[in-house]
Amino acid sequence: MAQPTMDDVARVAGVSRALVSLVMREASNVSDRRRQAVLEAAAELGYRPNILARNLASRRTMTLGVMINDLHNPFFAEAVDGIQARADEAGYQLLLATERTGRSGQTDAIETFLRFRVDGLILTGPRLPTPEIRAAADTCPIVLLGRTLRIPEVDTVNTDERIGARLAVRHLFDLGHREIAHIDGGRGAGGPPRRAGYERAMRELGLDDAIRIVEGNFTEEGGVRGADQLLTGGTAPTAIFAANDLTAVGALDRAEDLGLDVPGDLSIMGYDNTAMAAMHHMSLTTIDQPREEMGRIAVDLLLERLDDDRTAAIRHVATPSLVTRSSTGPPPDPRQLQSDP
Amino acid sequence: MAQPTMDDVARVAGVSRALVSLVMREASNVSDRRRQAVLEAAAELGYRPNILARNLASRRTMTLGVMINDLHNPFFAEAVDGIQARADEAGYQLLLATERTGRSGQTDAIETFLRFRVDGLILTGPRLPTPEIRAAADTCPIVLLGRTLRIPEVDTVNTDERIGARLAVRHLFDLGHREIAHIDGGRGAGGPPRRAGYERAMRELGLDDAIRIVEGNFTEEGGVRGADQLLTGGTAPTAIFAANDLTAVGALDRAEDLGLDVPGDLSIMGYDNTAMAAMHHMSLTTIDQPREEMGRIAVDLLLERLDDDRTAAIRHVATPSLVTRSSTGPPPDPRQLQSDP
DNA sequence: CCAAGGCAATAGAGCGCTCTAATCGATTCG
DNA sequence: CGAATCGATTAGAGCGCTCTATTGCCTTGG
Repeated sequence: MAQPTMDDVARVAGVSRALVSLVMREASNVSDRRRQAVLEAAAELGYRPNILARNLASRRTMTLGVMINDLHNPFFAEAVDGIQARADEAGYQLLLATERTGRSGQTDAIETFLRFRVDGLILTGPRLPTPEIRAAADTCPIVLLGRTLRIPEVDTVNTDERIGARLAVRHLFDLGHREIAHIDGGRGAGGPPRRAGYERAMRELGLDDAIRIVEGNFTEEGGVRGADQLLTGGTAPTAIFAANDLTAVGALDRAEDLGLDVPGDLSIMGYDNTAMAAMHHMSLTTIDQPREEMGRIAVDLLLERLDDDRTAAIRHVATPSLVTRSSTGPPPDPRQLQSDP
Repeated sequence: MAQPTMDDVARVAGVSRALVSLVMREASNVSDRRRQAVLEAAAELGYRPNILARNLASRRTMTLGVMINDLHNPFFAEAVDGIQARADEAGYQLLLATERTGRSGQTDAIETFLRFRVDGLILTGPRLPTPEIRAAADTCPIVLLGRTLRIPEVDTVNTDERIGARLAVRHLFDLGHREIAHIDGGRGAGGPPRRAGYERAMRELGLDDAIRIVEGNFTEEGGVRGADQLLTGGTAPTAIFAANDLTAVGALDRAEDLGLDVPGDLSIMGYDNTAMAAMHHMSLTTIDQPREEMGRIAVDLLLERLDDDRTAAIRHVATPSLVTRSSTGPPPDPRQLQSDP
């Protein structure tokens, strides 16, 4: 199991270790003859460069750390797709970890990454406290994806959640809805701005009095509870704007259990345009975020700090868009609405 | 940005580098006085061990490579949860990658892992050719999860897919179904054994003549097509056993589009018990695999090879179980069935 | 014909850590 | 009281690579 080293290759090829190193790094000024000799020797021995040694010596790891908030949330999986693609192109490796990696509590994920001397860090929707992020930021460049943070040391990539929320409200308004309620995302990343966007959009439309928010938590169960609250007590809204797709699915469940037809009796909107929303069986109207693109941009921002040594923070804000499916439609006939008290 | 090294800490603490090393590795025979001095110096300087140097010197990385077949498939996410948990306990780090990591085509994921000198490798549901896996296996221990491979160098962790398939068929049989069709998984990992299990179970029940298989591919779309084939041409089955949950969802869609009530007119079963199946709105009867446990076991197998230097291959086969939800029920009244010619 | 220049190849000093063997006091014991 | 013992500490040789400076060698031009 003892693996061959560069010295072994050098010996077999009859050259110096330095020359082998040059060949491995694909340096330009090596004669074809020697290069061949080295490559053949390497192949013969089954030589495999030791990345650790290389990184130690070069003080560059060509590796980016990616912290995934939640492996189960398709939003992150798709953002990682973009990160992966761009990192590949740029010749960077990825180290993935979930927020709870590392020996339970002792060493958190960020610390682990820094010990590995990653060249840069992408944190997707991290729940981490600001001081911790700031502390890490003076060791290596950091990009936040899906969370805002106004400190100069880190770049951020987001969509404008308020615009997204407004798109949702407008869509429902245009269909004729006036009683539009919101099941929010609590304090989770994206929750507050989506809620704020909802409120603002309602006011813009003169629907101040119809503003109605119940608490959610970005889970299906939260959607079930929120919908229950909205639909069983007093006057029910004609449309529900949920903070994310999962919440919308929960609301959908509850609505159907209550015998309501969606979108006949009630329109429901999600947010994120996850694969789930696209499933024919769900067919959720929702707000799309260009996740892959956001992932790519996050890598680009890192590379700019790394290669072009930019130091000013950049806040990239992508534009969300409406995806219309079949969970929304015109509100029911007003007569039916009133006949319920 | 120049990070402090062990020598810096040693200087500040007034001890040798070797002693700092001992403290960092939590060695036992260091006096409390010195230990304190070292820890204080380290804290003061903001010292952070360089894992690369450590790994290089110790020839152990305490890192396991995990190749994830598909980041979007919840099955793998949950298996990784188990792997993560167990690795944490054992003090191992995880390096995750998807099968298509690495500079496009040049260096595949496995090679990358080996260059990083991971101590062990877990491949979840890999589509990789056998020779490649075998080649990697003589460099470091390998465990396959969710795929069988009968070569002595690698351990495997699976569920007995045939038993799982039989559970599904029996469940439907017990409900009264006789016309039970199968939408298979093609050549994807798990596809063939599930199909074989279906066939065998049908025979055991004397339903040889009712065996009916259409092709699928583990996707929703495959489910839609498969269901279409089964439900629109000639005599329709009363129950469909789909190769996985996604396929089942597709079948569900198609069935509902055709105006069939599930489970009133048609029962549908999935496989995997993904979070999707559990969603209230879907509520799919399905076969559960203990994914987290499988993940933990995979790590254990690796550790046995690493620490107890076991060399004989182990094939762990977990037991699948039936999860009954509301997509299955008794077949419709026979009279209705016949009235369709 | 010789100095200057250019290119290919190499020597050798690290990178920051681990780990074996050696050292050094302080005890213990015959 | 000197030898043996033992725990705490240290010296120093790597781990496998990169990278700067340097060495040769060959071409070129004056």
